[in-house]
Amino acid sequence: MGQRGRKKGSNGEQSRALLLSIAANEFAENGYHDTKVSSIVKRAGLTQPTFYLYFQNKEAIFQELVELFRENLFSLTRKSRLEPGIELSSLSDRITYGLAGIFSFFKENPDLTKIGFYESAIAEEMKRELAIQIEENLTSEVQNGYFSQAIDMCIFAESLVGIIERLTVTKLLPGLKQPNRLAEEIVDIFLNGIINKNN
Amino acid sequence: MGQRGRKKGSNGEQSRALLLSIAANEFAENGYHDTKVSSIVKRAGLTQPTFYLYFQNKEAIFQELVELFRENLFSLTRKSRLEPGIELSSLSDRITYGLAGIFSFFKENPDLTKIGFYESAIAEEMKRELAIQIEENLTSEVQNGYFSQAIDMCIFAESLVGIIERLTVTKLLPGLKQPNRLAEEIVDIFLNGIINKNN
Amino acid sequence: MGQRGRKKGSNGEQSRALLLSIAANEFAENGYHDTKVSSIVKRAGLTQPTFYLYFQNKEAIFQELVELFRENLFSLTRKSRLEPGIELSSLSDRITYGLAGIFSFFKENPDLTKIGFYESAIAEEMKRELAIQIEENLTSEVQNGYFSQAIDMCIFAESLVGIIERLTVTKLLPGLKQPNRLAEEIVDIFLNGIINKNN
Amino acid sequence: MGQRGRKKGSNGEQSRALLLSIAANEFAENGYHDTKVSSIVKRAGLTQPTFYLYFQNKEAIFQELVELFRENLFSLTRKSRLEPGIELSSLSDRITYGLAGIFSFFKENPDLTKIGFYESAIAEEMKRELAIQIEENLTSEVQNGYFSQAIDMCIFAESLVGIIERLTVTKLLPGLKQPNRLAEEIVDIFLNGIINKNN
DNA sequence: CATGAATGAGTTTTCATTCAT
DNA sequence: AATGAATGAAAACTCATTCAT
Repeated sequence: MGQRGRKKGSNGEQSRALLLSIAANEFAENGYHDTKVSSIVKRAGLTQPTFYLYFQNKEAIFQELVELFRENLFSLTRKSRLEPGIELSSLSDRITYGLAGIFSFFKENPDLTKIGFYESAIAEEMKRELAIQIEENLTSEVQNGYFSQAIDMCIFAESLVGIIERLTVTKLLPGLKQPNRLAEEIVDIFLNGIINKNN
Repeated sequence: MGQRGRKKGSNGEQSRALLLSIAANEFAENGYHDTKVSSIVKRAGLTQPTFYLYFQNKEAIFQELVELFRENLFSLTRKSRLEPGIELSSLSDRITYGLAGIFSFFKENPDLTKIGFYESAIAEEMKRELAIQIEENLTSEVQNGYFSQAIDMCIFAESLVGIIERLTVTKLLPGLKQPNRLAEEIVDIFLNGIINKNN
Repeated sequence: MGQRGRKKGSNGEQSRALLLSIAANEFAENGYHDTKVSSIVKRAGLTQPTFYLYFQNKEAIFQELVELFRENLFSLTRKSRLEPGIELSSLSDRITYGLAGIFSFFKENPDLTKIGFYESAIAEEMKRELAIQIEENLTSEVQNGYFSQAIDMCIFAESLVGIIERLTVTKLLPGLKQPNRLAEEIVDIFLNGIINKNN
Repeated sequence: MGQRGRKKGSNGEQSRALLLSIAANEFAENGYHDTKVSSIVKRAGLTQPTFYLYFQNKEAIFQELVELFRENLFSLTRKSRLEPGIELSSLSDRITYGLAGIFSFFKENPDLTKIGFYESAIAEEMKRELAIQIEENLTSEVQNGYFSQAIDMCIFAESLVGIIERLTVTKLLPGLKQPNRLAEEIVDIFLNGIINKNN
């Protein structure tokens, strides 16, 4: 019996994690206001006071989830910015790779993604941060002259974020497209435009 | 009897319209849940029972605003789809023109736009409808072979919606870009891609 | 029927006043914490939301009562300080009169008195203010040399407040002594001491 | 067996005493309702179940403190009542001595004093008991005719309690006056009155 | 002797909504 | 066309208290 270790349910961390994950799901499905603390704890098989044992209040658990999303997302984008001065062919690959990474993260954390990217008051801020990251990554990685003169990099970055956002909701999360494929298609459109140049 | 003859529709319609426009602003600024009926009527200089004289409930006035947005938006996109079989140069103009029309509408109706495009539970649905419209418009207007083979029109349309959405929030509504200019830049990026082909 | 006037219960001021007076009684009997908003409204034949129609919260109605007490009390003590430079015999009368005024007010407002003098967090402050008023009144009214050299007026004033406080609870509010009589006895003790000088 | 022999009463009694003294301080500072069991145990470096190991509940620990105050106080006042039939000069001294004793006890036990004399629902009762004690002491100690005829001993005793109470809060506990000095001043005022008889 | 984990029972507060006039 | 007054229903949150170990 000695080797059995801790009894299930007697572990506070477990309860906390359970609440956190259920809350993520509730917030993702119903939004902040329509998610009741009572529903979260009910699904967890716990009671309301227990909730307040682990989280200061409803706002706090929500913010914790938002923060989780932000940190994960930005650790991803930070990793993407490496080795400046890169060749044409591999740049396209690099962007694809970066996008695929983001999409994979979104796919694996759909609740967190919905919360941080679509539900929170700072979703806007989050997207703007992402756009800035993207802009910086591109600017630092890419040789001058690689992109068309006319391109306003800021507009471009924001557009890319818009595309990510939209395709995440419409294609990725419903399971219609895989992260890699989605990334490739975006890069294809974006780098080359949609006009058939052979025409 | 002459003295009884109120100007028809005068006061009632006025109050209703007032409530509607204040509500639009409140919903746009604070979202559905954080907008209180009490604040709406206070700003209107009216009382709560009066609110219920004109609207069945809070949900109803919100939906009315959403509907207003939807109708305006889709009357715009419907108008855009005309005269199939179009020349290269003017197609680009046509798309630009269509986008500029949408942006102009957004710019003139920022509250409605925020509600219909960013706040409502059916914002998603709204964007999907818009994407479908765009897809249809392009498909019907454009000669086969005009676009690259590889392009998934659905992906393209959704992407365009994402770009519209994002640039509306970050550039248009803050007044950083004018509708026409924004439309041009999008078309430029999208049709030609971002790579400098002269390189 | 026209002359009947307002129907009972349709008057908000009436409800507010009712709540205020019931609250005073509840606070006086049970103290702040053991007084529930629910009991107040129940006794008033109203519901909880109505309470919040008239008072911001439980704390606010309590403070309003405290303030009511304070204002009444200090308008009394301010009135007492008149016509400086006064003769021996009438000074004693003056003090008696002032005390009797305070006691009368306490007797007529027992709930308010209990709240402001015995229950509130600022009861201490209130008593200190009263002591200061008393000290000032005496100092300003009385010729030098009238009081014994040795008397520390501050100690004296605080003592008087202590006596007022205690006799209010033990004699006045239970109805064992009338305001006038109580005032006389205090003055008698205080001015002359308790030792029989004829002995 | 030698190794099992904990020092008797060592840890348990220590924890109990610690809780008791912290509780006294918390109750004194914040009052009964605003003192939380959780804060007491936190300050003690213990947990809530431990609290219930030593005290039946929150009410019980509070009552224990009240009782502690009561017993100490009344053992003091009982000691004061000795040797009836006493001379003029030494009576005054005796009263001064008794008061000084009380003040000393208060000064050395400020938390207990605040609880027993100012916080508890039975603070009233406590003061009344004290007044009775004082009345009895005086009545039994003093020759007939020593006090003025007019003096109602009950009023006098209550007044004295009021003075003690007030000066304890305003002068003694803040450290503005020492027990002995305070006692002397009270006796001086009380026995002789405040009027300058030489005037 | 002590605790990690949990809860029963309440309390304040809010808000959309309605009744009677 | 409008309102003064009121409420039903629910939500977040708190705290003393206990169980199992």
